[in-house]
Amino acid sequence: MKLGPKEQKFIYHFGEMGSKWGINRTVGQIYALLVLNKEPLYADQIAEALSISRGNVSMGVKELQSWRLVKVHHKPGDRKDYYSALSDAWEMARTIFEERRKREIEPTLSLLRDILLDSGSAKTSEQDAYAQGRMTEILELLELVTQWSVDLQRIQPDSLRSLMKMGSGVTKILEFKDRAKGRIPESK
Amino acid sequence: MKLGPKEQKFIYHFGEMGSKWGINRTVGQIYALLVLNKEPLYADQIAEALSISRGNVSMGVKELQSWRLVKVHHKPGDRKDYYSALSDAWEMARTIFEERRKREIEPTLSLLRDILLDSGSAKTSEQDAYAQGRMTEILELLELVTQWSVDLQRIQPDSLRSLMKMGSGVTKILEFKDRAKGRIPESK
DNA sequence: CTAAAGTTTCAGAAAATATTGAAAGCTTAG
DNA sequence: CTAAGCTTTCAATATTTTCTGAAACTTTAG
Repeated sequence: MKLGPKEQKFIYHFGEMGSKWGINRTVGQIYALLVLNKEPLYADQIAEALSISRGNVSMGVKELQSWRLVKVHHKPGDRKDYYSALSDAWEMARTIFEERRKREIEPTLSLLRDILLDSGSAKTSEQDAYAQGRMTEILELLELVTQWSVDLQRIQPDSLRSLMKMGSGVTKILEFKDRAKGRIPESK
Repeated sequence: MKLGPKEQKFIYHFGEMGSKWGINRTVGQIYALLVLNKEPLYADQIAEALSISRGNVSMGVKELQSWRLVKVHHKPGDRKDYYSALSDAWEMARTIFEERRKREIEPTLSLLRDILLDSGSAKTSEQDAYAQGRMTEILELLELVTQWSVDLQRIQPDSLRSLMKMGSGVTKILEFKDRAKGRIPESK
């Protein structure tokens, strides 16, 4: 694994970002390395390229697999595990987006549902009522966002790309909807 | 600051989530506390409610201010700083989204632009070419996402809510667009 | 079955991060 | 101007997270 200066920079950067992204430095570096390599790599190559221990690679790869960002391959007549990253940027983004939703939003959603279930009790003070109001508001927003992101996942990358390119132009669709009040608009 | 069991739970949870969200436990707790309190709180109240040191509160609040999630108030004839959180869930979400984009995407964007600027050099191997291809692909995606998120920020919360409620129905707008262009209609 | 070639686990060491609390710094009423 | 009443800073300490490397484990060729 000989790395050019650009690859080095990219890998180093992903390491740095790792912490901000909630994964750790090593995991970020391993991922970057795999993204840049067309050919799958096996554990020792990764360890060598990044100067980290064999055990650390094992941990990191496991973590990346739990994110569904890295897959294992086998070559006939070879017992090693070869690892590679998803190779399409859209698929990468989609996967990261989905996993983050699961890890960052879902737990809060469950908690809020739980807390607000027995909303009959304990609203003794004005304060309590306010607090529960805020929690309810947050719960509703998170539910909406979750549903939306599930919906977005269904859209084909190509359509998504066009949609994004439209930018805030999409609001025009809302105008149609409002104007039509139930009937389907015909003219563009 | 007497906290009910629900408030406790919520605050504790935000502390836990803090690490996953790239802020720390204390900062998460302070934020949760402020979100739930209608009235702004001053540093000592926060320290007491959460059993943390005065200095820690200062750090945490500063961090939250840098996220634009917390504001300071002053009461006439009172020298204390009173802190409060944004009180609208949509505004909260918008702010968090925007700040995260700045912290998590922008740096990578800059780096990739930098790296790929002198794309004339050093594509010696097949590997190098592949690596740079991947970087370019990622750069393009990030640019698109960034632009899109800037566009979304411009949309009014009300419109955004309607838009999200439509879910994958928005793709219909693409059909309009395509048809208008004289392309093959995509109707189901 | 055994040895070779690999992977995973995990306890301890190292590194990074968060927290405290005392001291230094501001700000303003008087 | 200065002292009271706050806030901020920061060095030391505590806590948490990450990393290593050796041992345990797994798989398969022969």
